[in-house]
Amino acid sequence: MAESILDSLRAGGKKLTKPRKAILAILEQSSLPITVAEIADQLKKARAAVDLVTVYRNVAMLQELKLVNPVGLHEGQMRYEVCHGREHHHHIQCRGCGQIVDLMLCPLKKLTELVERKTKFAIDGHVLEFFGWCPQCR
Amino acid sequence: MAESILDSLRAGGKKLTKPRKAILAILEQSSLPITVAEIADQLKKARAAVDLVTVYRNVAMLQELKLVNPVGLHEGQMRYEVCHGREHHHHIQCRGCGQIVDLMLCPLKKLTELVERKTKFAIDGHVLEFFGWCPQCR
DNA sequence: ATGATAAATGCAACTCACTTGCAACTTGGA
DNA sequence: TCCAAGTTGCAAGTGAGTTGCATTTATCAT
Repeated sequence: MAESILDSLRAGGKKLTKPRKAILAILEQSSLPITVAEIADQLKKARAAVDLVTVYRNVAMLQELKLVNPVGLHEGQMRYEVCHGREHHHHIQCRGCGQIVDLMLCPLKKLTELVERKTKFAIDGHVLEFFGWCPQCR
Repeated sequence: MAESILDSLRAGGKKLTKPRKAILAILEQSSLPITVAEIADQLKKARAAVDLVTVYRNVAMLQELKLVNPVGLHEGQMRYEVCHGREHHHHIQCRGCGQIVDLMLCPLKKLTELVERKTKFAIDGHVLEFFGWCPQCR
């Protein structure tokens, strides 16, 4: 069975503090990318007093370990989602209500190879997001 | 012949002020997306004293008129490029030196239709950027 | 041309996401 | 149980982008 996130943290020499576990729990419960402020809100509701700074630092650390993925929808703040153990995918966001929907697909493998041949870059990442109007808002 | 940017501005009831024309000239000279700070730098070099705020406001206005396109590469600031009269395309950025290269292609037409069928969204935009290492940095 | 008017500019002050410095506190291993 | 390394919270800072307002400028009708 695959290594859990907690195992990955231990392997990275990270400590499993109470705030850190609470932050991780919220990220793992969320099926859609969430913001640092949303994480902090949920922590407050769960009676776990964790400073905003601590959320920022943990999210940055989880990103470095490639356990969470940043998702930038140009809303003025970043979102984050667990990628460890989940399928690589993309999103669509409604310009009206802001709702985000997962697209369980990534059509970019062949295109990435094409771009690598054309540009001689070694590609190791990409961003693909769609925007539009959901059935309720259009 | 196609309507020029200046014509579009006039049609939108916008005035052609000296600062505005200077900002537009810089955007049109740039073949790659540039930041507001870079525009202001170039204005200063060209001896055109234009306030940063004015650049921000003009870029926002040009965006509303769909004459320039925002390009967010998650560098902590936005970039902008003229889209009026230019082919829709995407970019690749080097994680080492930050250099940006235009990719003169967009492979998303069919995919957009597929996503519309799947999600029932009316899609009117997308973001696609590649990241990796250029030949010099890798 | 000229004067009215609506839009645009510049300045200063502000907002807000995110970062940094530092002292105090946990965690996990010896 | 003790200690070192890692982590946290608080306060203060950074920097992109925005807003309010008085002044200036382009445009249009006369």
